[in-house]
Amino acid sequence: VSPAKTRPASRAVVDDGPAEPRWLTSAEMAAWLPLVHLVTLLPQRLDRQLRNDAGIGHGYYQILAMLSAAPRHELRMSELADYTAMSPSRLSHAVDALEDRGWVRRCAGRHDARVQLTRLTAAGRRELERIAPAHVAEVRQRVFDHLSREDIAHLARILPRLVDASLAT
Amino acid sequence: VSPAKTRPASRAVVDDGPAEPRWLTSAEMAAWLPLVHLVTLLPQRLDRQLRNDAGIGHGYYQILAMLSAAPRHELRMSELADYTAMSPSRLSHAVDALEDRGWVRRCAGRHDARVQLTRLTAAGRRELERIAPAHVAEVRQRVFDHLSREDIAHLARILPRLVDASLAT
DNA sequence: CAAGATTGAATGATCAATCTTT
DNA sequence: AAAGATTGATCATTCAATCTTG
Repeated sequence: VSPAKTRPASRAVVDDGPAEPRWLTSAEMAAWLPLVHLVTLLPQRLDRQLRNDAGIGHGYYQILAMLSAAPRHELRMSELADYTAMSPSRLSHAVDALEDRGWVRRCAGRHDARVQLTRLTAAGRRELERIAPAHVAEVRQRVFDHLSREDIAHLARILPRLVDASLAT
Repeated sequence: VSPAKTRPASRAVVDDGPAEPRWLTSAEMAAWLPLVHLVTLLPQRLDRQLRNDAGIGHGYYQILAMLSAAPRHELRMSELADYTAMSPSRLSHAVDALEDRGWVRRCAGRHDARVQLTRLTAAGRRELERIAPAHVAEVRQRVFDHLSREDIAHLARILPRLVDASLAT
């Protein structure tokens, strides 16, 4: 994360400039490096399996899954964006693509004309049921097969805090 | 991750088909959902800060940082791909872009004509030193400010295992 | 033929600007 | 003016194919 230093950042006695940044400690690096690799590799692997099996990436899968779990199989765009951690723009493009495939359909909100509802179609539901088993198997093989119950509990305690922190702005 | 079920997947007594997949338990879901959000949001946030400050994403930053830490400030493409968890193709494109900016330069390997070395230029080094403080501050604010020493130790123990698991194939 | 690396085409994501409704 | 959502342009990433050297 930090550039290799040329010489110790010795400063004049009177120092108005910015303080030397607090670089990561070696204990922090021991968590940071694998975390960076994980956030790079895991989405890649999930995408690849789904793309081979279903022709869609993990983001698109999440949309189908969230709709499937929702009452009436429909959600507002803003809710979907929240649940999938996607930006409004990304979600809008993604729903376009899923609509082209016939797996979701947009319809206008009933109370507020600004909101758009996205509903899972019957074909979308069938597609999800078709591809879900292979996906959950992949998730098991990539992630949970390598974690003890304690590990899982640790992650369930730690990760939500990081998400809330990363979510800020 | 799983589709909402219509009816219990009751099967005939004689069952040749694939077994009902082992869906995630609620304890697993409590780790999985924030993990998915984290791998979506964290790269996004890191990218945004770096892009605003330096005009490059986090992947490009990693290349500069890895080169800066290497002996002679140079690495083979395959090593760089390993250290940054990038595919050879992605790395090649990224090095193109960094070369255009004048921050790295390619040169042929000395022993094996197949290998390409990428070296950090003086301008690249200066740029890295310029942008590193703001980046490390971002990493602290987004991640480490929210973790106890114990949390960090847990992650340093758990995450490498997940990376090795995700890295397989 | 395998290893190391690159290329171009196609897809996906991001940003800024925009539109409509409240 | 703010909330909800979309659009189009630009850039990044992926995949498959390719090229060169060992």
